[in-house]
Amino acid sequence: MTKYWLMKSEPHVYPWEQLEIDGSTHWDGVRNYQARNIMRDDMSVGDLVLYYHSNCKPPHVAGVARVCRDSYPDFTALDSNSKYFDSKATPDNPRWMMVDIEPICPIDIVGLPELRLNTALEGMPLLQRGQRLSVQPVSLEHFEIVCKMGGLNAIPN
DNA sequence: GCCAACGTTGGC
DNA sequence: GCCAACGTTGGC
Repeated sequence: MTKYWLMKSEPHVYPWEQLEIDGSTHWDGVRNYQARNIMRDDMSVGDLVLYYHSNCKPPHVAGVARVCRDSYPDFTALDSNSKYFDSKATPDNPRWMMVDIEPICPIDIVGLPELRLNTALEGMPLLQRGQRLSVQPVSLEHFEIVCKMGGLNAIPN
């Protein structure tokens, strides 16, 4: 059963275009337990992801991606040279996990203001006040609406 | 750059 | 286990 998600990336750190160039990437650097738990417990290969650019004007959804590897330890937590190094992580207890994702297709940019104006998206976690979870669930219904706002005929596969 | 919202840390 | 202090996220 395919599940649906939204993942945030700052475009000046790792933009959608870079994901397309790379072909796939490991989603390292998540240091929030709730987001980690989602990746560890709930995400699986084949799940679809709205790729969201945060911290830019305007914030927007840029493409649809897919989980292509189930969760495994985020090795950057063990690397003292990494900015994501965590002294509490050990090989036996890696503490942080990540998945791999691959790009499926770009969409016409769907800006946050546009999303807010769409009453059919009411209740979408992204639009809730104060939410800042970098990995979050999206309902099938909302996922399809965003795809269509981005110019797709349907959810890609 | 501001700041509200939220998560984490650590003293007690 | 409480909670104040602090750090981060991320829209605006």
